[in-house]
Amino acid sequence: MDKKEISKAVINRLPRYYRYLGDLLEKDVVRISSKELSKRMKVTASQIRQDLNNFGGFGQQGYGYNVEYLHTEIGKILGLDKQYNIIIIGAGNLGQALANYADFERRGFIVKGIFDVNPRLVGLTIRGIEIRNLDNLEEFVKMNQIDIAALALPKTQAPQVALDLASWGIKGFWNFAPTDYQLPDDVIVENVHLAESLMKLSYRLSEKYKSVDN
Amino acid sequence: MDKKEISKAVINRLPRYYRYLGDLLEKDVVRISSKELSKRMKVTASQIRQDLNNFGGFGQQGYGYNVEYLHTEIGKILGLDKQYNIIIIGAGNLGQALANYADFERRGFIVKGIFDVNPRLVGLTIRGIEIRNLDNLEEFVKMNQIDIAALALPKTQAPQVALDLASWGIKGFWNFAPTDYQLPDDVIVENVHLAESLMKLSYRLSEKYKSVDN
DNA sequence: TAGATTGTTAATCGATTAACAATC
DNA sequence: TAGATTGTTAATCGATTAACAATC
Repeated sequence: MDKKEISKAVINRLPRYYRYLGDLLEKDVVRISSKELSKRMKVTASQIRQDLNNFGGFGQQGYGYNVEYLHTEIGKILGLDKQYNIIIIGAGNLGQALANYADFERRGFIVKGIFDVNPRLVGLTIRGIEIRNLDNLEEFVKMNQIDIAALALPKTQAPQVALDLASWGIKGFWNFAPTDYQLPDDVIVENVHLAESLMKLSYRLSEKYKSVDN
Repeated sequence: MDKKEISKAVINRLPRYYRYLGDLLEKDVVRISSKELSKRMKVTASQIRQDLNNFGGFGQQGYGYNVEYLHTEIGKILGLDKQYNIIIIGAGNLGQALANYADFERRGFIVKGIFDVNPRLVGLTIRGIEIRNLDNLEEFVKMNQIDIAALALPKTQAPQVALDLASWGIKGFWNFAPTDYQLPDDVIVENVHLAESLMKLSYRLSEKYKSVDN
């Protein structure tokens, strides 16, 4: 009954295809071949075709791919045709930045609540959404159908809050805290480790200066 | 003269090793075996040993690895023993969040300047750093030794600013704008694509609901 | 039809895991 | 010394690229 599992490498590339197709769509490009797309994206045409054929035949021999159709289909694959209710835990700078990122809303990710322990922040509103006390989190989660919790709080607090949220039924975590979690297998955690990203940059920069040539 | 190139997969894992070793260090753990570390990190012990041996023999047979030593060495590999001067382009929510992220400073990433086009923001200070007008960017970059530009500005403006910065000699880019760049080969770009990260999460969530089992 | 380009199989390349001799 | 664990080679696995028949 199971389709063959899609590899993580493929999934990682899908959002980038989606972005490029969106850009093409804005430029009113109607069709594109894997060859032309490969040139723009700097990947091989072969990889594009292989990737897409994990999900079905979206193209047409001799023609290529219809940009709008392919964009829509990849959107569906990515689950962007659905809506997701999000809560943001931690109303510090990063939490606020996430709350203010209106673009997410456009893609169907709706910020339902923002929580913090800091009494100075509680009661303030961001884009019309009130910052609530973390004490009210359990009640809020149980009263609302929340799909995703964005964790933008210190790593000291993050693991316990995540554990609580999981026990209250939240299945999706968008994690910004520099820590990993011990959560049930059916819970999905997507990590954004900013510090690790910056370290990768510093690695590559320092490598560069190490080498004599270049 | 060149050492064999380190694969990207290995580099991607180094910051995570570094984080785990830092955590162990805080807990005053003196030594750790690849087996024990593999259990905590949920990777194979074999992979840990292979990864580390790209850079040298940091362990000792029968003993394992000295946590502090390994932490320091991986830090050096990642270039964290050096200082980097950063400028942040875009003082919106995300730019401000980055500017306020004091933790970077602790790791040797020094925020030297913040720039924006918005006259309402220009003149304000974040952690003692004045937000400057983007018009002054060229002069500032030429007067200061800047290693990294964090791009936290709209994708409409990002490519041109990046091109300018590269022409003024900036080699490292930490990119938060949802776009790719056409920059000289010796320029290094590390991307943080938040929207793409969120799409990966929605993919996995919607996959989950698709499957009957689970 | 002729040309273009996909979908897909086969070949290659690279990364991960297993195994074990070396050695602390 | 005996036990533990690394460093490293070999085996396996998976992902990418190349090639080409199918077909629009």
